[in-house]
Amino acid sequence: MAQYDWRENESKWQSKWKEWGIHRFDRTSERKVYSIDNPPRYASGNLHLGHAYGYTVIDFAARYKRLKGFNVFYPLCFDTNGTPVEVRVEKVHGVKATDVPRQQFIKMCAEFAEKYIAEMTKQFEMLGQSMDPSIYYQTDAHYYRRLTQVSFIRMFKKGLVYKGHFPINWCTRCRTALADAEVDYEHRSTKLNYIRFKEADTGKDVLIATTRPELLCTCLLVAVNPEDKEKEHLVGKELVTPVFNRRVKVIADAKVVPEFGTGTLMICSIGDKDDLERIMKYELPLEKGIDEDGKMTELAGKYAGMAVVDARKAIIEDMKAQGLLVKQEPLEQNIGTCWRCHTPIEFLKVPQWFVKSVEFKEQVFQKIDEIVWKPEFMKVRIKDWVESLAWDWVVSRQRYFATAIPLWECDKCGDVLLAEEKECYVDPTVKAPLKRTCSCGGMYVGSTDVFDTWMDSSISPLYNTFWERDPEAFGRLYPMSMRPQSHDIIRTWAYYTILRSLHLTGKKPWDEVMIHGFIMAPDGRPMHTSDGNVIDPMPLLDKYGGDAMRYYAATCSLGMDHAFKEQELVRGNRLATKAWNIMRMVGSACKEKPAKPASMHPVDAWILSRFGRLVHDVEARCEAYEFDRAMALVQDFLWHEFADHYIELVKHRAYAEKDEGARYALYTVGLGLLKMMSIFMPHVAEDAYHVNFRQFEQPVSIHVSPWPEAPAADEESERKGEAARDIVAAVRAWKAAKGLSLNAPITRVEVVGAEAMRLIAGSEEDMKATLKAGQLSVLEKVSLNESVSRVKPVHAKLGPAFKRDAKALSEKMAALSPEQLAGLEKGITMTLTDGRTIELGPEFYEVEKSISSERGELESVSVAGLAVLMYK
RNA sequence: GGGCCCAUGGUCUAGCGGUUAUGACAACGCCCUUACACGGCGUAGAUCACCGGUUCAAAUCCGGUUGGGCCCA
Repeated sequence: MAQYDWRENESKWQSKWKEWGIHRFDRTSERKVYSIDNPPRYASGNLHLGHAYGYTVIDFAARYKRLKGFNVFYPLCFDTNGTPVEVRVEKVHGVKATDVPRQQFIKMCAEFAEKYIAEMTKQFEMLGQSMDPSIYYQTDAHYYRRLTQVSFIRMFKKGLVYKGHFPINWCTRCRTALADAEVDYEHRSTKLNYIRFKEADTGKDVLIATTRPELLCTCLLVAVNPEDKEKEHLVGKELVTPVFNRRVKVIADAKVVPEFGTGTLMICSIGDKDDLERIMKYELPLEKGIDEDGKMTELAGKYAGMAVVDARKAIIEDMKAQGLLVKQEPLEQNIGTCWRCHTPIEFLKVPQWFVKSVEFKEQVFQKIDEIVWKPEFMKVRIKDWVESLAWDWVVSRQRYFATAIPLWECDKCGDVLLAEEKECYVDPTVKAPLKRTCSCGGMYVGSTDVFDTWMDSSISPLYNTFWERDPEAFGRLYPMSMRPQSHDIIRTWAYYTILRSLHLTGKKPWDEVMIHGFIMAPDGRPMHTSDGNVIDPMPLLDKYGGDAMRYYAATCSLGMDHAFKEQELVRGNRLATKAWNIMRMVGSACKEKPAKPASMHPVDAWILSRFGRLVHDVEARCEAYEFDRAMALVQDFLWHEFADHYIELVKHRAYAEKDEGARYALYTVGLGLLKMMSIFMPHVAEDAYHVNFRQFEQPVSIHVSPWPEAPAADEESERKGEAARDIVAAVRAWKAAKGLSLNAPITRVEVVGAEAMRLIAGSEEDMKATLKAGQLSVLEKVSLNESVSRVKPVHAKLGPAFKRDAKALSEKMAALSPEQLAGLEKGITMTLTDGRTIELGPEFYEVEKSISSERGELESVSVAGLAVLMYK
């Protein structure tokens, strides 16, 4: 018995596709282009479930558009720049970035990334990805980094770049900036020190509790909770700090916890992120009390030059001696530390490069409005984010494996010497500047800063459309059709790309954005390595295959987060097998391509008409990127309407010489369904295509075939087909309930009803053969006992007509006596509790009838307004 | 603390103003209909998170509460 074997087939078709190059973008073609600004996959390691899902949804769009005849641009691409690779390299090689020469470390990072790219490309293939390697890029290549630098130079010359000061996470031991992701949080025991401040006007003591008395030298404010009755008199007053005698204001701030310490908080520049928030809010100066080596600055007076910890000890001793320290309490706290050396993180202000963004909010809003967001509510998110922007984009980092900032600075006056565009890509730490000396006599020194990796990734649509390389292609391809991404990076990737495009081209980067959610652990919680609930997709791919994994992705609605469900992979496997078998039946019936016959049986016309509607519905869902709905429609139609009902009805004549109608419908609907399925399950679709259809079809692969044509709707045939379908299904269910096998013969079936003749005409043979009925009679009336068994109110009619009384009427209807039910055909008079009588026409209810007999061998069911009588 | 999203049988999910509230997986029962037992038919299982409002009518609209998610502070 033939069975679909995904294990054998998936790898076979993957290599065929590669060999045929069927996913290639054609740069010279006249066909309309659909371009995808694919997220370059980060090259730090293995695929996780979120990637498998995200890229699969993007692939649905690519495959759908290919079937629709577009010249699809869907690049294979990788992002390599940035801290995660550096971190992995340090771990793998057991070194620190600062231990090895700069260029050597960069080389180690590049080699590391390269090693993973081959592996990750293989993983994409296993998922049935149709990314195009002929338009490949990776973000650390000189051809890519060159554009990042050119774009920076352009912005710089437009006055969109400036140098300013910004606080960053800093490890004083490693002497490096740290990304938030590199900050670990650890429990530490420390002391909470109660220190005497004085009111400036009265000289009265005010106690303040702090764990960091060394920061008194940069104390800027004191805060109390606005609800704190005991301390509200302080708000607005000035205090004098101990030791340094600075005058600082007292403010009210809801974030101060009255019960903690003394309920009075000192705000320094800069102890932590909360301090930073208030410094921005009250526009206070950013004083630097600690330097890059973790030593106190001259602001600390006699403590200048001391390490932070030593300064803390010294100032505590001094305050003790002077009676300024009232008491100390032990305190457990969570502090940020360097992930490598566990030195507590300092928040330092360091000169940084900025790209102007705050002043462009309005123009960014305009671009956001020009773009179609799917789902639409994501537009609200990005707008809220842009609205909330408080400062410009810091684009410099004190790192290694990233795009170098293409400039040199004078070591005396700080004058900036920008690289020439023709020099790029240039690493100014290696290459000498075109001009050695500044007019002030100082020397130009290459910048050791590198770009934030978003500087690279936010020009992806410019890279993809040949910006600054091919003006003709750029004019034709930009803006791109669609940007797919996940919702966590709306504030970064989506926003920065829109900003950069505005700065560099004045246009929107894409027509549409498709935003997908996250895959959660099966319990609905996020997957975290530290929680031990991360699911590796590779064993799942190995167990169920790529199509099953893709099927899972097709069950997830766009924009939402989804708890992972292995059961959907089980279902995916079953669907693949089911589809393959259905197509095998079609293939075995169609030994040549059937022509459209002049006339068809009603059920043939029915399935074609229904298929036509399906094509339109699936199209509408795919256009809206609602691939979950599209997949559900295809699956439902294929499995039930087509297989369970239509194929069962025509099996008996599908192989017959003379019957062309069934074969035409089987072939047309079968191939059409397979094409729609190929978006979601490309391997099994390709295999079934080659086994059953390829010999009659031109396209070398189902993935380069045209989208199915939708047959015109035919309502009369649909009614007839549905009647046949429902009657057959009812009799088969009846047989099953009787414990009879489904091909057990039945002597006679009678279909009774006013419309029976019309609805059944032409389907008699299909029904008789499918039911294994000896005789099939169609009657208008039957002489047996017929009675109304049930009456169902039509709420949609009753409500608007009778408003307040509608509920009472439908309740009365449920309580009608058998005698009253008997007269229902023509309408009924109802009496309400308040004595009013209401005439109800037959349009206000639906009647279900049953037929009973004194003879045991007859049973009946009611289907679609018809009664079906069965004689064993 | 702020913005956005979510809350439906054991689990996951469809529906988003009048439905006997979809379907899947799991469970149970019956049936090997020569495309498929990775199948078919059926049974059981849901006061649609909670509180209030709008409406003749609310799972569906509005407000609030609780719990969860993403991002930000």
